[in-house]
Amino acid sequence: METIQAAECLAALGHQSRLEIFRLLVQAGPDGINASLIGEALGLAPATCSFHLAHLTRVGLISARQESRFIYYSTDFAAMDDLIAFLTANCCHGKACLPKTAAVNTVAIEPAIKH
Amino acid sequence: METIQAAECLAALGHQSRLEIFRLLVQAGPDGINASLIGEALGLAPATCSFHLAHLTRVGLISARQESRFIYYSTDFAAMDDLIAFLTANCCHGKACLPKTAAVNTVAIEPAIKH
DNA sequence: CCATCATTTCGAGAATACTGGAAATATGGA
DNA sequence: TCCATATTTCCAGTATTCTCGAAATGATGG
Repeated sequence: METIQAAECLAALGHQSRLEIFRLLVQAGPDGINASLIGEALGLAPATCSFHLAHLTRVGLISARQESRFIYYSTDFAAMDDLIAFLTANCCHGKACLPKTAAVNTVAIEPAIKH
Repeated sequence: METIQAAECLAALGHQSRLEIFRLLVQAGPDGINASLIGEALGLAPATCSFHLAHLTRVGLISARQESRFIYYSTDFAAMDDLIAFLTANCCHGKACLPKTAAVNTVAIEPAIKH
């Protein structure tokens, strides 16, 4: 991953609403959730929510899938892996200086919204 | 680490110049390098460089240490660990979905600038 | 103290990002 | 076809961020 691309992803996540959207989508899992539910869950106006979803989509961190009348958004886990790998490799001295990260367990996260 | 704090760190790194500064400081190691050298290495005007260094300092990703007439900046590795741990825990399903990150080796990075 | 150099602060202009109402588009069901 | 609903696009106002010259501050050695 290039530096410019990494900076764009980081900037995309560097906004509270977008970071919350992203976390919500992680919790939702691969099926994702639709735009209305996201906006409702986070208290965002439809236009604002759409704006942030477009931003996250543009940098490749999430993707959209149309199903019936709804558009389901879900995280692109590979993109997140790329980003975290970039940070680990370039913004650190490798895994050796990440004790807290190493302590993170692989846990099943409960979905915040049933759908 | 709180969501707001994480968003601030991500936003700080989400700017090309600041991300480059951060990477340079990672390469420089714990001793750090002074402001002039950073600006010179990245082609930033002193005032601009100072602005970005202040931003990174404010969110806690780097710290400053005065030595003689110079101010040496260096990365706060613990802060970066916190951030990557946050991303791994909250923006992912834990380490299990990070194959590329797992493949990152712990390597000795050559300093970009001798000092 | 004084001259010098490193760095920051100030200030202002330019660019970019954020927000949300209103209108447009798209989809599916009656 | 027509209506209801989901979502986006358009638009404009507001706010924030970025950049950097110039001036101010701080540190040092003489």
